Amino acid sequence: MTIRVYNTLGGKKEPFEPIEEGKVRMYVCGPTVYDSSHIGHARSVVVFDVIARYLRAQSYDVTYVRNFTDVDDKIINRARELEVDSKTLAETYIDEFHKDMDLLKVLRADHEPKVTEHIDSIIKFITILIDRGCAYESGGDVFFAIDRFKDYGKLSGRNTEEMEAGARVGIDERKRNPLDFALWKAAKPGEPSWESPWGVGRPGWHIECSAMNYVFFGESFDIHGGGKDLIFPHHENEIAQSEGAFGKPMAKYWIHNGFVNIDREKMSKSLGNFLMIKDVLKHHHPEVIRLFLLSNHYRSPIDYSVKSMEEASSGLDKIYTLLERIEAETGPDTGKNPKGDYWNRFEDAMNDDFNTARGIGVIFEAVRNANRLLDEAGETPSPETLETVGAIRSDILEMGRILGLLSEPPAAYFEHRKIIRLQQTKADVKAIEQLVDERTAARKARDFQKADRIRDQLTDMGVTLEDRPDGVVWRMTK
RNA sequence: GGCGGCAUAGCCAAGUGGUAAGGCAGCGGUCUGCAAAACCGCUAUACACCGGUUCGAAUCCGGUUGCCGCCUCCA
Repeated sequence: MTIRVYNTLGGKKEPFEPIEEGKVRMYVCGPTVYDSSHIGHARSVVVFDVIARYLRAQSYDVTYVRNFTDVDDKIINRARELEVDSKTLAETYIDEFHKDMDLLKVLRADHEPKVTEHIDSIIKFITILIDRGCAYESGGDVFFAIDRFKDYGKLSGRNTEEMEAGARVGIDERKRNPLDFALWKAAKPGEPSWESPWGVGRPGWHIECSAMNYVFFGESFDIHGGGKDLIFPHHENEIAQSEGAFGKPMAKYWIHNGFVNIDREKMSKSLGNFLMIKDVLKHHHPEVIRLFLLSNHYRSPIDYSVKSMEEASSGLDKIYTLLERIEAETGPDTGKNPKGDYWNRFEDAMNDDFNTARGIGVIFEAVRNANRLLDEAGETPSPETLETVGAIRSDILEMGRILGLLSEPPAAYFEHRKIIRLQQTKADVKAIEQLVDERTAARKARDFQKADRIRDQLTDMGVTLEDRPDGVVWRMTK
């Protein structure tokens, strides 16, 4: 079964066949580190994390590179505002990015190059472009000459004549064509800068990716990813640079993820509704965030709201509740079960352009089926039932591994979730446990009125009770 | 203005021409002292609208309407 991937270049799904059999070279545009990472960064990073995990599970030898843009106007401006140097600022946010993404259980990329570590490669790359007549120096700046790359616009489906006619393009006298873009910018006083054949300066934005993926992958590689907004101009310009330099296709598959909206609105500076990962993590278990982000197809927009997060939370609880139930019967998963039918259906979903939404549907079906088998089995399930249920659990966990979900033992998950809720509501654990004990005593004495009164009180405190055969369990209500 | 995307039940959402996965919410039932959890049942008989292709379309084609994104170094 082959994987089919939607390729932005060409605009349709294609069979996935890496350039070199069995190997996948994947480059994803990482953040410009001038501020905390927001939920939109999380989506991009989680989506490509899942793609990398899945390709590895399909026995591909994946090399995953994700860069940090650590020199840029925004970083310089922000550093100036905060009166720190831009290197310090960038490093602060790189550390924060790692912290956020580690909490979100994102696996580290194999290489995380920074622009400032690859200035030499960038200068060499620009030199190649100048030598090939694709770029020109103008007063200490170097620009890419759009007219020298006839395929310009092939990724985003734009044509240059219409764009030149567009009112949005500003006139810059140093440029031969208004659409030409900067490869190298002459330094202004106080800015970070490096020596170059064109004087002191710093790289433009687009060139870093072309140069760095050349360093790791050479002239062509398999997957280039990023947010949809990067299609134009960023990725269009990367293609112009890399293909202009080498005359070979840059990346075979271009994959772009959709945006996260907040209450149906785009995150924007003017609305001031940027939602930072660290803030979402205060309210939600990391896997709730992942489940939410993966519950829509990666190319569709997804809407963040209190309600959608609560739904994701309910869903995750449901899965962990089953895992806990099975564990109580059979102990933890042995990891020895072969992959079953649910896994196969999950693979079908993932093979269809990484359709995690469909894959999650398979998980829920598996959960329902396992619950049903256990319900039907009654008090003492037969060994056969337990074996079947155990096999279903193995599939569920296997699917979870691809999505970066269900990685905690159920008890730890519920504890983790409880802690997050308690921090939010500032509820007093001791008080809760005391009330729970009082209610248990009342129930034992068959004083149900008192027991129910206490339970109502706990409900008001955001606590849900479950009276199980083996004792009372309390949880924080979503 | 140019390019692109989307429109599926109360809400979210998958759907690769053959009569609609899954989740959340709701209602009824089983279980329970009562609940909770779980399960079962019910909730789309015009898949935005209008045409067309086809034996057959949510799925393909054309058009209409409505939303949205990119074209501003925003994932």
